[in-house]
Amino acid sequence: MVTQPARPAPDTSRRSERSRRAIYEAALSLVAETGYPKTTIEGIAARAGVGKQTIYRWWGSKADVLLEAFLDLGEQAAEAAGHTPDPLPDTGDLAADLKAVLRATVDELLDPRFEAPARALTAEGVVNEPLGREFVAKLLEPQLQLYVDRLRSAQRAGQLRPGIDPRIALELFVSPLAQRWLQYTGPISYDYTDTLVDYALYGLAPR
Amino acid sequence: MVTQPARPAPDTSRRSERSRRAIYEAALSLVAETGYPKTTIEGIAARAGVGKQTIYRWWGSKADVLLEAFLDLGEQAAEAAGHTPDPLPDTGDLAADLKAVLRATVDELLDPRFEAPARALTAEGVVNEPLGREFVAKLLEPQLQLYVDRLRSAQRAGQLRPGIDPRIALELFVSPLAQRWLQYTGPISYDYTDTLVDYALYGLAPR
Amino acid sequence: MVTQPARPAPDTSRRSERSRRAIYEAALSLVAETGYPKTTIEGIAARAGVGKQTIYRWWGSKADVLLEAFLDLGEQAAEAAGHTPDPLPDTGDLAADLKAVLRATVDELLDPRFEAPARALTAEGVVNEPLGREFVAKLLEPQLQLYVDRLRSAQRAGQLRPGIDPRIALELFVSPLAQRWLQYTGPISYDYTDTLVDYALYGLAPR
Amino acid sequence: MVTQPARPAPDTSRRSERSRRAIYEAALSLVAETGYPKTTIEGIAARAGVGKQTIYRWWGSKADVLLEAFLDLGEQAAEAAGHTPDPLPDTGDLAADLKAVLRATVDELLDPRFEAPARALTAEGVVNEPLGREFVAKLLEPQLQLYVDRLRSAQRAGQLRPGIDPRIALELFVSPLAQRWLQYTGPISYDYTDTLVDYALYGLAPR
DNA sequence: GGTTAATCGAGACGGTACGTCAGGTCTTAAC
DNA sequence: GTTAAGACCTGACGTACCGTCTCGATTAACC
Repeated sequence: MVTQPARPAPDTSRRSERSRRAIYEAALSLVAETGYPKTTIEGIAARAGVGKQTIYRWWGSKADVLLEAFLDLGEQAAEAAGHTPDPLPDTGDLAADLKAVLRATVDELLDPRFEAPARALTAEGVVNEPLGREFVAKLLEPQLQLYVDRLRSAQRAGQLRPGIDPRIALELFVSPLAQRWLQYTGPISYDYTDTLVDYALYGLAPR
Repeated sequence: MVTQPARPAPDTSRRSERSRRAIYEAALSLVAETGYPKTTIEGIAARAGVGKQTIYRWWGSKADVLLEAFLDLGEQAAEAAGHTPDPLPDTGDLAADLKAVLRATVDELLDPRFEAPARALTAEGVVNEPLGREFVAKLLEPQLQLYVDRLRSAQRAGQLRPGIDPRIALELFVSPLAQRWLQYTGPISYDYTDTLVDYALYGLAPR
Repeated sequence: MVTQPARPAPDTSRRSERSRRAIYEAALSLVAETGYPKTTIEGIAARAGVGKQTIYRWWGSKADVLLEAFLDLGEQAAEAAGHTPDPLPDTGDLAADLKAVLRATVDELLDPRFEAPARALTAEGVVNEPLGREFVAKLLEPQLQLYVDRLRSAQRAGQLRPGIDPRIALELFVSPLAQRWLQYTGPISYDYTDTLVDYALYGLAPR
Repeated sequence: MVTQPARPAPDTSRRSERSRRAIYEAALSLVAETGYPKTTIEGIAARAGVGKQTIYRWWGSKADVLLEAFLDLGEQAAEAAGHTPDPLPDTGDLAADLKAVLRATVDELLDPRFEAPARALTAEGVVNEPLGREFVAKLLEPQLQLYVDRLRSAQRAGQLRPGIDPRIALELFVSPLAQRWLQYTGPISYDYTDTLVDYALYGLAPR
């Protein structure tokens, strides 16, 4: 939890599942429609057909609500897709596997249903450290771990120099994509991510 | 300009320089002290000893004020340091030069006077595309251009493969640092940036 | 009601009686102390220890607030004095009765607690017809009706010409006093009101 | 003058007659169109094509401007009509003369060009004693003096009891009309004013 | 007729209050 | 005991005017 309410924790067992779901949906749709700053707790409560207090009872802030709603969105997607986050593909060809995964990421980043809340939460996290850390821990880091796993496998297969730290290595192609998406520092395309993988694997200096 | 006020543009020649400076200082100090969301236009006006309307006359939003204040901060620093943004060092050793510059960047990112407004503006830009683009165009891109210049020079010197696109290449070491700083995805240190340069220049795959 | 707010009427049953009373008192005291134009809604809210919105929720304007406060003042006085507005005295001597009542009115007009809000509301009503009409209907006309009743009684007793319209007749002594008070067209005294009654009852022309 | 500005009196000889007239017209038309409270000094200046300071240089308040504008209106009307305020007609029949004059007053009170500023100034005067007194001294009292003169003439002709004070007597028919107009306490008509004259001259009590 | 000083139109300035919106707390009635 | 509803106090929003001030540019009085 980002915010630990000091008040006596309400009784979770009596919580209305109906309200919880309605709040998630209201929060996500409002952020998508009007943007994060114009999304208000009152607005979420109204659209969800819920009293304001019901939100304040269970969450500490607008950011908290949205974070949980977004996590829930991911869990629902995972459930639909077979419940466990799939590991990265491992065909033996590291470059090809990375390019494929990054191309999928490009698609996701440009999906409007994903983009609005993801941007909103990232922005909030930049300026609100606890939320930022929670966002990373619950959402980003698990994803990055999949890259770490794939890179380690590549290391065992001799496709990656043994001394390389996979946690840092992955940033060479993930972070540039993230920055372009977040900060509008450049266009995002399959070509671009393919190039990133090539540069990162084979280096910039002449061989 | 991020915001084009529809009303007839006020007369710039009669603008109070005193007020402008006071507003910059108030905005920067308030953001540093209380954070961006708790910084209000009323607060800036009060601390600057200025009427609210004087802010609304010249800027369209809190973000606009802070962006200009931050740009001004940079210009003042540049002026103090001899007026032109220095090109990156070019000792002939590309790796060493990049490591030195990134170490300096690390220092800057951790300087509290810089950090608060930079985070605030970046966060706002993530969620507010016009402002984000202006932030990049006026602040980030000029910095990145220096890397492009240095990398081209390295290309001419045969220290960089000829086919490499410098604008993409620089992201291999700049973006990871940016992401760690922005999203708290990992610690920032000289070691880390040195490693980034090594990985990027010599690649991850066995040579 | 002077102002019918278009928005959904708030729930009267949950209204805070405490706030309502505090607002009345604040409004009356501020008008008495600083005058009507310098009395602001913000000032009333602050002195009443109330949010501005609580005022805007229940009233449409400063004038509305003051009118209700003033009506309430009258009701409270009436309650203290036995709840029904006393009819005018009827000793059988019309001239004496009218003189006595007008002398009491003179005293009231010069009472500072009454004067400030009464002037303020009258002035507002001169320029704001709906409020003026409501002021008259709720405050002035009930008072004048007492004169009508007394004059009718005098008519039955043969002390007033039968053809006389009491509603007009009463204006002969009431309006001059009102005008002197409102417009500073002349001094106000017992002598003056006594004279008015004499002139009005017995006429200006030689008998 | 209602307000004596403490600052060094500006040089009257260099005053712009053009601006003065334009300000009068702007003030009167704005009050007629939008009402006194919504009439602002900025609005008057804008419509008059005049700097705000030009108003503040010569007048102390919105009320001052309007009062002078209204006085000027009267002077212009007087000038057009032969320059001296005509005395009341004196045909020898007091009742008829008074009825005629009051009928003319009824017409004037209902003339929209006159009504808006007259109401505005009266209302302001109710709540702003100095302005009220000036309004009376410069506008109302001169008019009432004409009644005094006519009543004295009637006294000499034996049509009015000798002991009657004309200054008070006139109020018996003037004040009721004034109150009905100002406070909406009743309709205004020729019948009504005729009745007032009859009641006042011949009294209410049986003869 | 040229000089000069005050007035002029304009409008930026530091302020105050406006009326609105949302935040977060609290109370009430229904379930 | 949680819920929907919503009144409450608080405080920021962005706007409108206030009355003061500073600018050139007239413009009228005086030399």
